[in-house]
Order: sequence, then structure tokens, then C-alpha cells
Amino acid sequence: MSSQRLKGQMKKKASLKDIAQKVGVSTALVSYVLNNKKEGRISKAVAERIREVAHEMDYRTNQIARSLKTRKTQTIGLIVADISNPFFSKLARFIEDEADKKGYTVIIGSSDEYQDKFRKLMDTFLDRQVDGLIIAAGAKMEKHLHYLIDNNIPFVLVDRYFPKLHTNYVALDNFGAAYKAVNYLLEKGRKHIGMVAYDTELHHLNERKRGYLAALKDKQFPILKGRLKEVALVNSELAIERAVTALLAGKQPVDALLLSSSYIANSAVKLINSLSIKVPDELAIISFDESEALDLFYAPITYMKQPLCEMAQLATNILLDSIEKNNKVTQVNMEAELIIRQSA
Amino acid sequence: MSSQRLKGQMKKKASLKDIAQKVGVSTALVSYVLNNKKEGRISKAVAERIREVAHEMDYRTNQIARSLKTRKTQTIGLIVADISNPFFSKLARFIEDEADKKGYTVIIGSSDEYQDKFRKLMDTFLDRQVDGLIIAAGAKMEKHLHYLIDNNIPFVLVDRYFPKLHTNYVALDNFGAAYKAVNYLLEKGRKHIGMVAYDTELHHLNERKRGYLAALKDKQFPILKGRLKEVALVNSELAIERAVTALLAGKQPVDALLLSSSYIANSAVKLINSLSIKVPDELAIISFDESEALDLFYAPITYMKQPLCEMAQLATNILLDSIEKNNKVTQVNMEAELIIRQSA
DNA sequence: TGTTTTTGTTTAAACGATTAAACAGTGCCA
DNA sequence: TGGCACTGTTTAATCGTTTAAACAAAAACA
Repeated sequence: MSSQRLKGQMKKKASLKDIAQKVGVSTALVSYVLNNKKEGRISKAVAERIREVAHEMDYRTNQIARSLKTRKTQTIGLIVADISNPFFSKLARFIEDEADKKGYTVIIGSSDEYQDKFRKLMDTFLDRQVDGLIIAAGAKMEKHLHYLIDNNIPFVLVDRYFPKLHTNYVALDNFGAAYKAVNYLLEKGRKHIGMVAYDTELHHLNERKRGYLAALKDKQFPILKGRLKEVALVNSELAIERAVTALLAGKQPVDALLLSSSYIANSAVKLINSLSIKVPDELAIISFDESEALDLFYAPITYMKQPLCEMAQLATNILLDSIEKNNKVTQVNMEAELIIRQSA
Repeated sequence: MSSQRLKGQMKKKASLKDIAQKVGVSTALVSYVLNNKKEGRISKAVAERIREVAHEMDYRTNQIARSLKTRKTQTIGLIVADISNPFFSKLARFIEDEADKKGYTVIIGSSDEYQDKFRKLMDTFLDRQVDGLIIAAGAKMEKHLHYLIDNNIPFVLVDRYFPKLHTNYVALDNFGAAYKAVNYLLEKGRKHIGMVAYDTELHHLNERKRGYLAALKDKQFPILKGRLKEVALVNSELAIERAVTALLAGKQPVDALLLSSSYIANSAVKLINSLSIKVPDELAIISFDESEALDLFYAPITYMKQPLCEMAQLATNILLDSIEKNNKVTQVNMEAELIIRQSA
């Protein structure tokens, strides 16, 4: 069945010109009225008539045309590793809401942590003249960020950042979060704490390892090489299982586990589910980030919660500030909250 | 620390005009070359020089300007209920990938199932001249869809659709899926099958109830009123718990549960986790849609899997077809797959 | 040699807005 | 009566592309 409606019958969109013609004035006047500019100077009667006709014709301003002239698209680009990852989709949602409040629209892209996908997205967004970018960057992406800096394009990093780069960012105090988690475990009397973390260049993830090590050191616990396992950033399910297995085996198995992401936690918990280890009695678990999956484990997992909403809002507002004025560089490390449940 | 870089030092973007001036030709020629039009007619030397200068100046076409002229933005709008819902974020990701393959960018918005948010998003997207829309509509949104139809704006519904509306859509065969699930449970010897579903006008969700009822009827099982519980579409955690509790209580408790969404399944399973009921021995469970949470239950949940990737690709391609040509209305109900795990 | 074709390029008008500057007309004041 | 200040509106340029149509020069044809 093909569409009944033919091109000829289409209601075509009204433009300023159409309104101007119908009212018998210039397009300039129509523009002034519809944008509430030149407030006092336009005769009430004409303004009224223009608004009336605009409404009759169901006028809507063509943002593309406006953008071309004003050089502002009221659009921001968001680049994350993968929008189907709940961490990023939640972040995206908060950003969307905050941006909307301020009259901005968001376009989203997933880089899959690949440099070239990232660059392609960035270029696509810039070609569309986005007013600014919010970026969860990946390893080795500094050079692309330099491009943004060199071209004075406003952007804010979220979640991940580069300590050597003097840019806006909003991230977690990952060092502090890991430190806090380990401290809590030690206070609870755990003596053999293992960690499964990522083998990566990403600064924010390395901060978690650093926090783990520092907490142990400060409390004068021995730092055993084999207790800190590293797995690849992607497709690491098997490696995670091996890491957990190793930590639980041997002469002195761990009595507590710090897991560097909810992805790691998921894989780890799935494995532990199939073993006969009792959580938290024999093994305490603390994970980073929430995940509804971790609720369904028989001992819901204790975790370090990121203030996602605040981070998103802050990042958005820093970006919009930096779009509207050309101001300072703002760097924020937010505190994580320890959400205590049954696993530790 | 304020930005070192001053406006004056900014590398300003090169336009066709800049290239034209540098090479000493008209902008038209530059445009033709850079777009590979008028292939045979342009002298090799000049074309070469233009490309060279374009590259030197780091030229990138201004899509806004191009869009204004060509009346094509190469952008599609995606409206879902909530992008932070994994179902939609996965869908979004597949759509993003497919759209990207065809040279389109996606802008996403969340309606929260609210009519007015939906309309506002739709208007925002249309003001930005999107070439078409992919929509997971909500209840009572037909009138806004009529606006799209009346204005001949290409769109495709996903997941949800309105049987009375002659529009493109890609959805699940929800009737068939529920039917299949119930049939499976009956074949496995379950005799008392309960369902927790939604109290809603949404056709696709009602189809699930219809499938449940039809399967029972066809196998000549009695249809007991109290066995089909309905809960509100949002914030229904408590209602779900009450429904499950009721189904498991009384003289003849159910020995199987069909759960109309992974959200319902999550709440239900959380409750069941705290009871002493053995799954699947005493109770079989089948859910709609996957959710990593359901993996972590001690008896991973059997579920009806939607072919999300195929749905997303199909929806995208139907939309792009309908943008490029002005062709037929395509309606697709896809088959769900029963993924058997331990819960049933 | 004059005419037609082909080749390579330019001209100029659009797309739909925004906005500084110009311009009439009116009222006010000295 | 002339000058000035308002008031209300228009003119016209511009944003950066695309593209039909025009054009000039060279090549082909007859």
C-alpha cells in the first residue's frame, strides 16, 4: 500500500517570508516580533497581527537557517565509549535533561574506545557545528583533544581525564574512592584484600589501583604482588574469572575483593555464584559503580557510588559556561559514596 | 587560570570562498571538485590544486550551510521513553551504528512516556529539520503521529505501534511470544501459570496478555481471573511485589510465572530471592527481554528475547528508504526467541 | 571559413533566517 | 519655520553552501 499523500498536497512549511507577505510587512519586522526584539518600537497592532498569522500558518523557525546566521546551533555533542553501557546511558540521560533545560539538544556517539571512531565522531559533530563537546575520552586520545584546544572549541571531559592536559573535566576522585573502600574492609577486619582492576593507560582507572595500594600501605599491611590482578579493558570475561579463581586459590586465599568496575563485578559474581564460597562470611566484595545485576546476587553487593547526576549537570553547566563566555578551566574530582549492603 | 588563547589567535575555519580565493577560481568550482561533481569536465590540474589547498587549509564542509541549501540534514531523531533504560539504550546503539553506516547522525530524546515531553521533543527535532524520526511512542500519542502523517514527515515506530494507524512500524510479535512462552510452560507440565503484566493502553503490551490467555484457552486450561495481575507502567515495584505475593499465596499457588518485562522480572525475582521458594522446582519463571540482572539470580531466568539488533537495523533502513524515496508503508512483527536457562 | 560541439569555468540566485543601518513620518521645542 | 528626537518600518548584507544556467575559448566538423 503506498502513501496516499502526494507531494502536491503537502502542507509546506511557512517561512518568515510567507508571514511577511501575508501581513504585508518586511521579513525583518516579522523576525523582530517573533524574537521579541526591539521591544518598545513595534506597534502593538502590527505585532499582534504578525503573531496571529504566524500561529495560523503554524510557523516554526528553521533552526538550520538561524544557526547558519547566528553561528550557534544550540547543540552539544556527547562522545562516550558505548551508549548501551548503563553507566554512560544514565550519564547521557542526565546530560540530556540538563541541556534541555538550557535550550540545548544533545547528539550522542559511541567510540568503542577506538581512536579512529572517536576522531570520526568528533569530526562529524564539528562539521555539524556543535557548540561544544562532552567527552568520555579513551586512551591515546590526547592528540585529538589538542585539536580542540588549538581550535578553541569548548569541551569538558567526563569520567576520564588526562592529568597532563589543562582542560575542563568532571571526574571521580578514584584514588579516594578506592582508598575509602579498602579502609572500610580493613576496619571490618579483613586482612587479605585482593583487587581485580584493568590493565590500561586510563588515568582514572589507575587511580583506583593507586588508592588500593596506598590504603594498604598506610595501614601497614603487606602489599603482595599477586593480590592485584589486571585484565584487559574489553572482552575480559575469561580473564576476570581466571583472576578471581587465582585470588581465591593458593595457600592464603583473599578474604575480600575490590572490583574496579561493575562489569568486572558482574563476571566475578557470576563465577562466585557457581562456587561454594559464602559472601560475606568467607569473602567480602566491594564493587565500583552500581548495576541492577548486583542487586540480585543473594548478598547484594556493596559498592562505591558515583554521583552521576551531579557529574552530568556539572559537566553540562561547565560546558555551557565555556560556550557562552570564554572563561576559566574547571577541574572537579567528585567524592564517591560507599553504599553498604550485604556483601561487605 | 584563564585560557591562554585569544580570539585573535584563533585559527578560523576555512570556507569554500577562502579556498577559491587562494586558488584563484570561483567557489562553484571548488564545490564541484570537493563533491566530485561534473566529473569529466574539470581540468585535472585545477582539481588537484583545489584539493591540495583544501587539505592545507584543513577545510571541512559546514553541514549547516549545506543542509540549508539541500534541505537535508542527514540527521534522524530518535524518541524513546528513556534512554537510560537498557532496552532503549541498546536499541539506540544499534540504530546509531546503522545510521552511521549510511551517513546519518542520530539525535536522541527521552519522553518519559509523557505526551507533552514527547511533543516538545518532536517539535525540537523538526525545528532542527531532521530528515525523519524513529519513535517508541507512548499511550495517547496518536494525534502527534497524525501531525507527522499530515505533514508527510517520514517516521517509523519501534517496539510500540497503533493497530489503527497505517504507519511504518517494527515491533515484536508479542502475542506470539507470550503464546510460545505459555505453551512451553504447559509442555513442561506446569498447570497453574500466573502472569504479571501492565495495566496500560499500549497495544504491544496488551498483546502479551492476549497471547497468554489464548495459549491457555487453546490447550483447554481454565482461565482464572486472579491469575493475571496488572500493575502500573511506572513506579510499580510495590505493586509487583504484591502481585507476586498474591499469586504465590492462597489455596492453589501458581507453579509458573510469566513476567511481562525485565523490569517486572527484576522486582519479582528480588522478592522471590527473599522467600524460600525453589526455582524452578516449585516455580518456573519466564520473563520478557534480557537483563544482565537476571543472570545473577541463582537460577538464571529463561526469557523471550527480542531481536534488538535486527529491529533497529530494519527500522533504520525503512526510515532511510522512506526518506530517500517516498514509498510504501512497511509493517513488521518480528518473532521472539525463547532463551532457555535454568528458571523454566 | 564559418558553424557547431565540447570543455572548463563563472555568474548569480537560492536556502531561511538575523541585524546593523538607513529611512520616512510624526511630534516637540525654540 | 527649521531642527531634532522619536517611532515604526524597510533595506540590504550576510552566514556557507549548492547548482542551474550562462559564457568564453578551444576543438571538431563540414
